[in-house]
Amino acid sequence: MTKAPVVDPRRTLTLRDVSEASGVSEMTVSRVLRNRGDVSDSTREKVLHAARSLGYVPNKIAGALASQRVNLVAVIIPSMSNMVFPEVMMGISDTLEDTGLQPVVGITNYSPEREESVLYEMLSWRPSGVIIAGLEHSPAAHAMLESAGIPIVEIMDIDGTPVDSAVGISHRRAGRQMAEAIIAAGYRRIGFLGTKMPDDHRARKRLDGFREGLARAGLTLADEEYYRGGSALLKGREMTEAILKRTPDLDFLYYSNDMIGAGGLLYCLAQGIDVPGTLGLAGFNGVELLDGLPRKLATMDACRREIGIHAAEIIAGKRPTGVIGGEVIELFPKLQPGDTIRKV
Amino acid sequence: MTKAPVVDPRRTLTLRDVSEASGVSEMTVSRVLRNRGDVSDSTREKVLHAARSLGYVPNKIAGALASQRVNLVAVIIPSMSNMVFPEVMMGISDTLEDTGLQPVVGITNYSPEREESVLYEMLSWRPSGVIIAGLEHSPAAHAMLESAGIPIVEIMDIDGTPVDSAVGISHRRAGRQMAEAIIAAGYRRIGFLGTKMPDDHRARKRLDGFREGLARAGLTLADEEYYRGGSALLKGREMTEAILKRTPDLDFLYYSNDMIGAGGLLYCLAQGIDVPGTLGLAGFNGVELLDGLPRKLATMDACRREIGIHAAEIIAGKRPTGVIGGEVIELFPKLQPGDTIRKV
DNA sequence: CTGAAAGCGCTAACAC
DNA sequence: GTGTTAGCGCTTTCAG
Repeated sequence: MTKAPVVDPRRTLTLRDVSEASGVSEMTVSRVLRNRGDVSDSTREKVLHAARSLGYVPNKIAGALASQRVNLVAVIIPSMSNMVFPEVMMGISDTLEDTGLQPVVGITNYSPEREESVLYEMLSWRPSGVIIAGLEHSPAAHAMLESAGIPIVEIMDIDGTPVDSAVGISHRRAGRQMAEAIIAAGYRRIGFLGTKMPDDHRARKRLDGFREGLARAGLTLADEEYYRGGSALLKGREMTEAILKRTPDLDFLYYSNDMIGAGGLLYCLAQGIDVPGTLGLAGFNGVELLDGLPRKLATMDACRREIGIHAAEIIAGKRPTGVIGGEVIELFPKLQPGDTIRKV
Repeated sequence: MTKAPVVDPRRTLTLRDVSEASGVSEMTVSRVLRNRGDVSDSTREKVLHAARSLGYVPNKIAGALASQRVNLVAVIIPSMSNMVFPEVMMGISDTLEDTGLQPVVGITNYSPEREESVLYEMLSWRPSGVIIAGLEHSPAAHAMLESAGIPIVEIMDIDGTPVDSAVGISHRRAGRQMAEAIIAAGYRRIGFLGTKMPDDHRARKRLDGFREGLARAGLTLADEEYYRGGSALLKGREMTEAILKRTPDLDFLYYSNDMIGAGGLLYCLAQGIDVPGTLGLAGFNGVELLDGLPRKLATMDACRREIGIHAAEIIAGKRPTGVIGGEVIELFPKLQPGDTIRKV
């Protein structure tokens, strides 16, 4: 017959349990477990042995309350499903890895209301910093960010005024550059295919910039096609078919993201359309997926990983700037012409 | 000249600040903010007004410590990059949405050591439950799960013994079923293409089951090809080329996931190979991406969303079972023959 | 309906 | 090196 454990197995263990089991004061146990201060090797051994054999897991809630320190970084992004944010996340977690900080992710689904509530929820855990996508927030969200008293990094976009720091690219300029490249390659009848998402400000800014680039050459969009939801690759096929049926004389299709662009490319190839001769194509993002396509779609790299890295560095205080806030890091996406824009 | 704010703007607000600003006791403020107990409308108004105008955000750390209640659910998964887990996540968050519970995600990169440390880290925040991918864990992780004293749901796989509850499919059987379907369609020279990941136990079990299915018909794998890292779509192309060069008489390729399968399909189509006549193809997962391909890859739906939903229901206590633990929910993936297996 | 007192489990700050 | 004391900001419990 085995003896019943000394502590109720349902109750989670506390420092006191470890303290009693090891005959060392709670304070010293705490020191050992956090590798703080000087503790003799013999005491350390006793404590570690007791903690391990009991299966003690420290209570960070209590620790955080007492120390006013939380090793969490709130990361608030619109979506996880489109390949772009997972890469930002990689950059963030790799950078945070050896700082003791931990990213905690919240998803907004491009909804300002969700963003507001996710932000509120995360701030209530008093994180060490916030990394949040975009510069556009509801007034309440903006107020929360301003008064949070912790480093805030708004990522992806720098066309606007950040609350604190910002890391990203100019989507407006990216759109303009793509327009210029397309025009330089001799295309004139240009169509746009994108998402119908009023709250995707970055896609909107790219389109604005694109239109601006066209306008400078005296051009306007010859046709437009929008979608929402569903498999992006499939939507790309369908939209491409639709826009080409409606406006057969288009000589270029600019897609708001690579996934629908890839769908369009597959459609065009299947139709035997001469790409990039008769019809040029371009997307946006530089997603890895494109590498596996039969032909390389023209695109612009959105510097996703770099954005994550820089944002995390700001939060971790790794960047040289002594002062809190105010840092804006602009990254410059490279145009990757691929095989779907005519060489000039 | 504006008057300085009463409280130090750097310090975060506390209940006391709201209490003083509204002339209501901390306790009643707390009641109002949590919608607990009866509070008169007039008091409620005063409190809400004060809280809002100050921009008070409650401190959940203190709240959790005092109430011994945390509205967090730890979700521990191997990866976010392959489309399968994001869908599980959707199922989880949709289900948790109206329960007041919040998922917090940890990524292990298929590393048992990472899993152990992520689990430790998450348990130290005393979540209300744990949803964790797979049934295989290090001894230490297993011990932590067993003694956590909260509901644990192991997801994706049911070929094994769960610590507490489990929701998933039998990957072994899924592999066997695919083998049977392939054999029934008349294919005999079968190759396998997959990832070289010793810690992807589900992929291994599928392959085991697949081999078993072949063995029952007196067959063995005619060739195998493995990869790790990189763009799955591209790897699919490359591996397919490699295996067909090496063993040209293969009449079927079984891929361990849809993404490399899609790459293989694109390769075969580009080569003008007769699919499914000369060569049949199949993947695994049922990813949405496949809808956009020129031809539909045969696959099996892994019930990702359903798994997330059921797991979350168990944690939220929404399932009928009164007793804690012990529930195992098996889901049954449907074989989707698509256009890449000969009709019999 | 409202308030006062007593902790939740840990750590900062200080003694020894 | 190690122990003691006093909270962290909230909620539980119990009085009014």
